[in-house]
Amino acid sequence: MTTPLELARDESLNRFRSWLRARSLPATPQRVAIATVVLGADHPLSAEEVVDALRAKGPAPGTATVYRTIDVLIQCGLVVEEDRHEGFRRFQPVRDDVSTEELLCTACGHVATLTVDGLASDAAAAARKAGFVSVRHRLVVYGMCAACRALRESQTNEAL
Amino acid sequence: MTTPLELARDESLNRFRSWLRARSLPATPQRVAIATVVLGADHPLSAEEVVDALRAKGPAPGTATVYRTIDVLIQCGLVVEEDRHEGFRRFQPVRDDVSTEELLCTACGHVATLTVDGLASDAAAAARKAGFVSVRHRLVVYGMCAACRALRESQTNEAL
DNA sequence: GTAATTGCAAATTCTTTGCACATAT
DNA sequence: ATATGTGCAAAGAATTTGCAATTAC
Repeated sequence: MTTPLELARDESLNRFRSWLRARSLPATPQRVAIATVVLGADHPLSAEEVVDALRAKGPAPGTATVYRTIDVLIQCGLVVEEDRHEGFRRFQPVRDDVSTEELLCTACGHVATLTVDGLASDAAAAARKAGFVSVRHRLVVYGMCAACRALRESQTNEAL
Repeated sequence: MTTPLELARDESLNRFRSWLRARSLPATPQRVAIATVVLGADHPLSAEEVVDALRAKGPAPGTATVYRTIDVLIQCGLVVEEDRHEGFRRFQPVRDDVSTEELLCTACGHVATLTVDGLASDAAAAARKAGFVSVRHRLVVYGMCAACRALRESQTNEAL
């Protein structure tokens, strides 16, 4: 069986190969292995997670090679960085459907998902005006969650 | 004269002092100096930039103290982190008006500003449904700019 | 055959931490 | 007075880089 995720991954993988070929760059086994993991992930992976996933299947490329290959994937537009303030970066495959919209409580760091209706098309329209073709977006709304607001009030009537 | 920026900074500074006082934490000169720089900035500063700004005015607190104070400012909700993939973090004062909306070309890294009409209020409404009070938002739309699309076509008809 | 990549370990860079001393409340 | 903060230097962690050996084209 072939899942939709695998289909998307394989299409991206083909694009990657083509991109390399067009530049006469070698499609080494390491590159293909790394790309397979990163492009087939259902959530943004850290470099370490990529290495671990590779190790689970036998001899794996080194960390340096993982970083170098991810750089290539970013350059060819198949991957984007994502930062969750964890002290390291995550790398997410670019697919049309992987936009994220989230709420972040600035007091406690809690993250909740959010849906702003029509944002994808509004953003795409605005991007088009600037000559861009948009693929996905990431929205973070900063604020304060209900729990932290309650806490704030119970503590002092003077503080923030 | 007092600029609007200075007014906003001073209001934030007062909130900071109150927040500290409410917790019986000392408002040391270092904390006040650091907060003055960070809260009065018109763009997100890196830790190093904060130190440099302080040094320009005489003896300055050390880097460790800058990081520690920024942590406090984040905890009290007056500052948020921002990541521009530069290899270090930036810190931005939280004001109602400092939302950002931008376009990022995944091929060349070029950043352009964008405006999605009504996003602030749409986001606020969606946040409210989740029990949040939103303060600001950050939208990044990933895509490919006109120049990179042209380049792509001229290179190969096979590549990405 | 040749230009590009890999692997390893050392180097870099940002950020955090430990601890003796100083200080705000 | 005492809890808390500060400075300094050392530690930590993620990422990058140099270079000899290897490999895809």
